[in-house]
Amino acid sequence: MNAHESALLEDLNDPQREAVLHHGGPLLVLSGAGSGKTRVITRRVAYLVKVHEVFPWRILAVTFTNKAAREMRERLVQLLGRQANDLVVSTFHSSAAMILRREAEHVGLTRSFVIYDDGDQLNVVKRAMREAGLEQSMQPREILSRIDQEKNQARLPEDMEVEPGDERGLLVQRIYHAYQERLRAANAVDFGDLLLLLVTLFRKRPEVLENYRRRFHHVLVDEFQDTNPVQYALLKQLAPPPSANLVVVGDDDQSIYRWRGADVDNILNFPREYPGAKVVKLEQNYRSDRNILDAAYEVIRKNTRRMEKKLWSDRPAGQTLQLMLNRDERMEAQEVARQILALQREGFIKFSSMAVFYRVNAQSRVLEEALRLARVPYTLVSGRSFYDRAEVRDASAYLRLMVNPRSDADLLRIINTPARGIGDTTVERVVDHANTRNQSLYEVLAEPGLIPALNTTAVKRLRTFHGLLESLHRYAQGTTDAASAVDEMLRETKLVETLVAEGSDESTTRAENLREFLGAAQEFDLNRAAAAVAAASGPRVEVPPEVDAAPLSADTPPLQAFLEQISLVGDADAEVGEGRVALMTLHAAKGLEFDAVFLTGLEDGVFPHSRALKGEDPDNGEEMAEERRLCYVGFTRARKRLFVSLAQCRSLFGELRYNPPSRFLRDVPPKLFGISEQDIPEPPRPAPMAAPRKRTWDEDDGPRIDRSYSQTSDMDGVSGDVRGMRVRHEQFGVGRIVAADGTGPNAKVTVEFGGAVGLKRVIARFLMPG
DNA sequence: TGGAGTCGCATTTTT
DNA sequence: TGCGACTCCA
Repeated sequence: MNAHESALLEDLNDPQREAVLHHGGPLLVLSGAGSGKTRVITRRVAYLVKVHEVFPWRILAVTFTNKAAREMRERLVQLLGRQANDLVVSTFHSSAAMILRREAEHVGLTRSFVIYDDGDQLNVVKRAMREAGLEQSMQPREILSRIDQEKNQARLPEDMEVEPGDERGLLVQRIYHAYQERLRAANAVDFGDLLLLLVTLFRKRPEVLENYRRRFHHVLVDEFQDTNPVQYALLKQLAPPPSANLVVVGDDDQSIYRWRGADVDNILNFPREYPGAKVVKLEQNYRSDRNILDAAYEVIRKNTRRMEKKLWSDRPAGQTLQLMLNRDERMEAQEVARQILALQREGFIKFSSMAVFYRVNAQSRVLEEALRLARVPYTLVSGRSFYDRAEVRDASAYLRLMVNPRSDADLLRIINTPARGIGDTTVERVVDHANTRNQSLYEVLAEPGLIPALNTTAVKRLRTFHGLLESLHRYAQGTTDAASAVDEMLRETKLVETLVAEGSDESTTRAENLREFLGAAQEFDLNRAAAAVAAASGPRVEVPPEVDAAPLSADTPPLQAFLEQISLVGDADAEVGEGRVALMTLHAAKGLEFDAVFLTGLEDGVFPHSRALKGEDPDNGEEMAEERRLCYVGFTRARKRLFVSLAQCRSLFGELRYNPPSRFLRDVPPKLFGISEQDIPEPPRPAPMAAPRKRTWDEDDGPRIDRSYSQTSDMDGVSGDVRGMRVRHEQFGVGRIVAADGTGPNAKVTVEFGGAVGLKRVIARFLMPG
């Protein structure tokens, strides 16, 4: 064993080492939460390069998020130094984009194609619908999501499986078709296309695929449980069964993106798709105290279709989980804030090592308010932000038009931004004209005089606008860096100028954002230059003549590359704020870890989400299984302390609801909460009137927290001021209390039920909280 | 052209 | 309840 080798195998446990040393052929690494999978992937890559002397450009490592790709790359740079430059480490989407750009002409695009985001997609759908005269038929949003799903399943319009009588399906198919045509005409693709077009190309042109197979001898995939069918198809093309060197790493228990097309079966069936694949389980957890792991296991083991594995740990049992019972969501939020302060004061846990999770974003508001009130510093971790702002998107639209003037969606976005007197009617006429002539808007605008029914002012304004685009386009072709293009664009379009002139606080901020946008371009150029230097100074290895080993991004011009970064990478560093508690959805929490975690809203209907509760057999449904996995993900983020909280009643979407405690709580043995069966804390009473009816309770194995809760909460009667409260009557439906006469269960209550029912006087005990 | 008013809708959102 | 999309008017 030489020095490299032993250094790379150092401090790995047996299965980790086995995965790193794996000789070749398919390998599935089932890596439980906190079991060191990134370490395994990076060490394996380094081992291939250093010990087996595999050329780095032969290795393709794909992840789902940019963050994961960045982290992986950083660790590989530490392990491999300069050699890491030749590796391809990127997300599915960016590697596909890079390959697609190289092969653009095969799929009816040019190299300057642009990538449409969600908003652009929706506009294209709307346009396609309007044109087909189908505006009223279905919600554009729904159509778009159906199109996305089809793309996730690797299906083009003609591949859609539509039942003969399925009107809506046929409609989707028709619009999907028109939508694709529009994208191609605009020299644009959407996220789904990046993968789908590539898979289709590889299918149709095996010789193109062959080039990439010859090059990439090793493919590694992180978070494999989240792959959707197109992604898997692509992997199978690049690293075909049965014997390719494909290493997939993932955890079926953490598959939480089914609704985005991810398919757990990909990981569950992997050994069947790649017969003879080696399977390594990483079950030693280095993150969480044992009580936390045990609780997580009790929740996840209820799922039937999973690969059995149980995390274990050398770590101490640690403290028990803490259950927080609250009257309502405000109290929940206050308690979370209080506990956070207590932990910080006494527990030596920093704010930055704490996090609050919730199932739906709507829960965050109350939490934020309470934290603000308690002066707890926090950051809300949410998706993209900077590049989503209207002004930044306007600027990006101009940039995209600079490289690709045919991009109609972008043109429509900025045709009157800043205001240049081109109104809706004019735009409509331009669009109609373009449609009849089957040309792009930009082409049509070259001769605005030909557009029917336009007055001379409109023609003049359109001409000026076209001139602006033309000169920007010309500029972009001559430029060698992103920043100068942005600078030129901002100057010519007067975007900043107009905002400054407006003079309001808001417009000033927006102008600032545009300057920041320029800053981002400058930074991009610097990074790119540095990367080029690093690449050039790296050791040039021999490359067999039949292999194209150039970096995938080699011939993406700078402005393109910058745009690609904006579309695919989004906000460069939306890192969790220093010294702040992190607030996020459970989905956003995947891949992170904290000393203390607060998991809120553990109520049936909130978490698990009410959608998963519907259906004939909710307990066995795939949706419920996914909620369960989400819970597992939430639990396993915690290193030392896990607080689990619920509220007896909660107003969500302006409606007061009494939800029973989450079924997931029942799965956790009481002792892990430090509850001794007899010693159940009495939850605070809900305010103001509904003293919940005590349920008679059959002994079962769950913690008896439910015992002090009502499941359906018939109201015991009237106490205090109940006016305005929402109630439900079996016969009359939902209404609001107008007045009450007396107290207790027999009090007479006047309720406004609305609609035909109107005012009714009913006895309190026939009402339920509504 | 944009600002106020209205309506309808409301998991999760890696790219 | 609170937001965003859309409409209508000055």
